[in-house]
Amino acid sequence: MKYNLIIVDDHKMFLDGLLSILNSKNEYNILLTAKNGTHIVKYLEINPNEKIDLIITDITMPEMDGITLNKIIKEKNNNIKTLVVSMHNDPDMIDNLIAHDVDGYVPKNAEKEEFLNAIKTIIGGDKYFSREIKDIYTENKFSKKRKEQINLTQREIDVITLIAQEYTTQEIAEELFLSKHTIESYRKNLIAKLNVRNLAGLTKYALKMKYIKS
Amino acid sequence: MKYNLIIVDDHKMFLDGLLSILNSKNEYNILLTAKNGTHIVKYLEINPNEKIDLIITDITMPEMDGITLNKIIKEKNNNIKTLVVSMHNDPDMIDNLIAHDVDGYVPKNAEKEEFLNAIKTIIGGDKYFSREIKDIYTENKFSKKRKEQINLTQREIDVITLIAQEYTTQEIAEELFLSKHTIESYRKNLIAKLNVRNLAGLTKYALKMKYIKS
DNA sequence: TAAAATATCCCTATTTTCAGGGATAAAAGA
DNA sequence: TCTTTTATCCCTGAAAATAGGGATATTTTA
Repeated sequence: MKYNLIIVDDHKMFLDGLLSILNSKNEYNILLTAKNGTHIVKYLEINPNEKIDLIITDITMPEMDGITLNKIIKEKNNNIKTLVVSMHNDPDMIDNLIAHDVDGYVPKNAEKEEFLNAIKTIIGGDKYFSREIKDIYTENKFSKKRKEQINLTQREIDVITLIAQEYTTQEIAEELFLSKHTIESYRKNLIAKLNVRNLAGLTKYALKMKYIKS
Repeated sequence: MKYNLIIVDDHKMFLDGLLSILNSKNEYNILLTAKNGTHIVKYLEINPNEKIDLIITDITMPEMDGITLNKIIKEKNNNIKTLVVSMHNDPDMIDNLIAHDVDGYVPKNAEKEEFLNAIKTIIGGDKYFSREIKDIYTENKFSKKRKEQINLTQREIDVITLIAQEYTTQEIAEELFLSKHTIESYRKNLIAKLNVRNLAGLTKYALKMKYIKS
């Protein structure tokens, strides 16, 4: 009795690499591979009763991202385990994944042994998160800097977004119909809140949080 | 007589995928694989006379990025061809790569046939850029918004990198052992050259060009 | 309902950035 | 060889950002 796996990833080479190591073991049966989540969703709808043990998915993919896909999978059939594989390891994103109840996360630059280990662990009913990911997560949770849980208000987001778009304080004030003093206060608070030194830091934060496009 | 290849990529699975398809052809001999550029640089220094036909490299890697690596390779031995493989496809970055005289570029989500085709083409003496990359490039070149070819000097890159790392002009001057007036000139020139308005614009550019991380 | 957070505004003083001029020597390219 | 680019430095003045210190009204939340 083999375990049934589905793999979703738009990187062909990665897919091939993964397939070759999974095929070298004979306990895994690859039901399906796909370039994006929409195919998988359709497959699940057409085959609602098929036994699927694990879906391995990337995060950044065309058409449907891995987080949305994961959500849909868990809604449709909570018995299906999910392993996320990605090159992103932003603490907030890891938070997000855990909140979405994924069963594991392995960075794409992991060794193949780790992939096999992760798959085995998850199918066995446990969760698997790479050492690296755990470290980032706990570091983030327990670091002093993080204690002031960063939550920007909508207004703060408005301001930092315009800052990152190269508006001056005066221009932002005009754009938002506020006093320039108000914007100065926001800038000041943002610098303190985000623990950065200047505009460059604010800009980087805005980019990281995707308030603005590249 | 086989062709000698070197592959630099920190994604193990990708590396494995690539190795397996290259090994299935018997005209390629993989001299070396590495997780980052520094190993390759050392290898080239130790073996200056070895015949190396092609180095395949990622862009974002720990320790040394692919663009810097490419530059060093071409300086050391201009006979070595380089194929860049990446998931990034920003027009300015493509420009940057072409300016650095890489011999080809293939996105990481390409089919394996395309990789083989690219390798063959480049070793044959031609350049190979994916359709997708060419489209982005020409679209960019011929679009109304098209900017003049931007080429930063190493010093300019030094300065913009530190700016994006939240250093003030004074601090950059100290870091680079230059007058603060010099740094002011650089900042001014950078703003004019890159057609941005302020530090935020410079920071975004530095990020886009991957002079700094995240 | 009381406390906390949010949104708004104001002030002073200092530092930094930005825009606009320059200059000179060395290196690279035509 | 001549021209252009690069790297370095200088100056002024205005604008903007940064670092402090505040205040007040409203909204949320505990």
